[in-house]
Amino acid sequence: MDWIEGKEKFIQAWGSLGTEWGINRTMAQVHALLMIAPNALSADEIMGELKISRGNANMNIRALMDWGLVFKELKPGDRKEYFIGEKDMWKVVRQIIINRKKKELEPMLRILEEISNIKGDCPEAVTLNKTVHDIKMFSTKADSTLDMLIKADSNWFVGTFMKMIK
Amino acid sequence: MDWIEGKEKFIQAWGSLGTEWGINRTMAQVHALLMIAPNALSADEIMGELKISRGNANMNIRALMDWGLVFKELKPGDRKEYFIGEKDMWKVVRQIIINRKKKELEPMLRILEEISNIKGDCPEAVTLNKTVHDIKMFSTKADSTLDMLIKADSNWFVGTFMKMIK
DNA sequence: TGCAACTTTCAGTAAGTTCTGAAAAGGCAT
DNA sequence: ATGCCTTTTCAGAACTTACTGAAAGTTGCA
Repeated sequence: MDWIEGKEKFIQAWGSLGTEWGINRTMAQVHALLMIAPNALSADEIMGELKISRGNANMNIRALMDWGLVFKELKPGDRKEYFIGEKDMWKVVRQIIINRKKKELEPMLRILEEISNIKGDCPEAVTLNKTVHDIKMFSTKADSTLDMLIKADSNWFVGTFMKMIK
Repeated sequence: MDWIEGKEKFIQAWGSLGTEWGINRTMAQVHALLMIAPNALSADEIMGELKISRGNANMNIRALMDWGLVFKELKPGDRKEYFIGEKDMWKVVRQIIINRKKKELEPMLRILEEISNIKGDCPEAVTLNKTVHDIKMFSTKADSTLDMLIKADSNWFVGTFMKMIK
């Protein structure tokens, strides 16, 4: 497989994967393109490469910068902005964990807190209380596990943590 | 807060959370309803409680049974089918992990395998190869970590694993 | 200040997803 | 095998989300 074919497959794949996980297709494709680009690309190059409109490109590049996965790069003597993707895969993974945690886990914890302690001792109230309590326990655990992962560094993850797991 | 208000908030909340994570709103709501229902419910009761159509109820109940989160319960002398939600939260979590892994991680591993070993040594090919290799490493690790979690039992998770993490 | 190069915004449109409701199929008792 | 009750299917409608392209905004330079 030559690299042009590989590049296209990779962008395509990362795009549909993005859809599988609530991230939009274009955002994932722009990210894929920038991860495998050796140099920073301009908005126009991204538009051309992925055949998307200026507005779409702009919005998704901005979203990726919010996620901390893409950075602006200015070239002296050039008014265009260039964009470079984070290449260190551990940093990419961390940013993705951080953002998904924020989107998926934290809202849940907030709501569960609110629903704690339903009054009443009919079976309905008992089941509801137990369910809320159990979910709260698991999500708190998950939350701190992910926090730990976020704080850990790559070597620790690949080495110690994985070895422990065997 | 009384249990009726709690129930509504819970179903509502689990529904929007579902949306946050690529699971559809109704499926999440049906799941919420069945998790907190002390008894099995019929399709008609689910339709009434959530104000959804028969078709919609049927499709989502079926999807939940595929996910292993809801089970059919037949009552003697009654032709209706009743549905009961998995109440053991560790089992719920496991099933969710299993299904999300299947949907999110496994397709990625399959595609990465295909894109391994791009020929060429121009910077483009090198960056692409490195990226694919790094992603593969992380997703393989993630995959086996989740496998381990799936095999582990609840007590182990809550006890040993969490203690280690401190 | 005016102009050219570029970026951002956003209303309208397109694409994708989920839901409805009625019709078809299934299955049980007589 | 007929009628009744229940579940399943599916075409089209409703809703949700993402994209386009043109206009407005910003910036830096002469």
